[in-house]
Amino acid sequence: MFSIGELSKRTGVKIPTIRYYEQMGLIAAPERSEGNQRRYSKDVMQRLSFIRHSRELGFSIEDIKGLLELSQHPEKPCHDAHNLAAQRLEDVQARIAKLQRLEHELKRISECDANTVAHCAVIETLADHSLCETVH
Amino acid sequence: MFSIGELSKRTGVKIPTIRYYEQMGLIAAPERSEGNQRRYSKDVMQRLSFIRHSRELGFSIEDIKGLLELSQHPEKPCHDAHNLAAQRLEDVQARIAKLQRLEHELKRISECDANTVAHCAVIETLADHSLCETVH
DNA sequence: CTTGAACCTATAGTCGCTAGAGGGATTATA
DNA sequence: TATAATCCCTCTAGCGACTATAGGTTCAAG
Repeated sequence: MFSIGELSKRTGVKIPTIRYYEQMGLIAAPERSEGNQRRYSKDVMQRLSFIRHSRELGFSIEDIKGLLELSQHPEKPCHDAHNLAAQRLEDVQARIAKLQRLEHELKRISECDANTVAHCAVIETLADHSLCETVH
Repeated sequence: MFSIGELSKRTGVKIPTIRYYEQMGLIAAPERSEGNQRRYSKDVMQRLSFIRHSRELGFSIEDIKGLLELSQHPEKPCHDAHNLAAQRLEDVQARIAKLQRLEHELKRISECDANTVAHCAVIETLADHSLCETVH
């Protein structure tokens, strides 16, 4: 049995975030001490790690609810989990592609060596989209 | 002189977003028709394009305020613009690196070919961070 | 028993919009 | 000129995933 502070330290999830997850129904409301403070048992740590990891991978709170639900029923087929993962993968790949275009453009414009704004590529490029080398 | 709807169509910035930018001080409050509707002249289009483009590159509203301010003063040195761009570049590169690690992991776990949750790599990997091949 | 750290709830703020309600203005057609 | 369709107005609230603050209570160490 440990306090929310300890749980936070052990999982790396901030205290208000833990309470938020409880509110969102991702973790069950734990027992309380006589003075109404939350007291957790170890099993919540696994669940919190699952949640944290999923968030890092970009799954939404709603996605995670579904994944947690699934993980509670090992006999169920796991298409849903796969679909979610595959969808996230697509998202991630699209974001990478977009960011790489931005990287390219930012690199180009930050190489400008003008001294005043009048001839600065940063400003010029932002002002005139037609100067972009890529489409976005 | 054109209406907010026309401005929206021409710049691709949605109507409420235009009003929001006005509220945030990115664009000046325009003239009004007799019936209190906004009437824009062409010059705001450039400014809106600048804003839109900057947003696409990931600059914050506050950043853009600074950049617009700069662009209004061509005689000023442009270090600030460069710094902002360089910082954005770093951000973007960090995000790319992180996303690529996620991509790797998602690819791996979505290749799972189990039929039930009991042996599903998606669920397992999310549950047990130690299975990750990458650190995050 | 005291003190200071940790905890509680509830509410508001963050960012960059977006949606909705409840109305008024403009424009095209009859 | 009347009317209908479309556009526009302001104001307020909502989104997601937290984060911060205020004002109070409880816990654990000395």
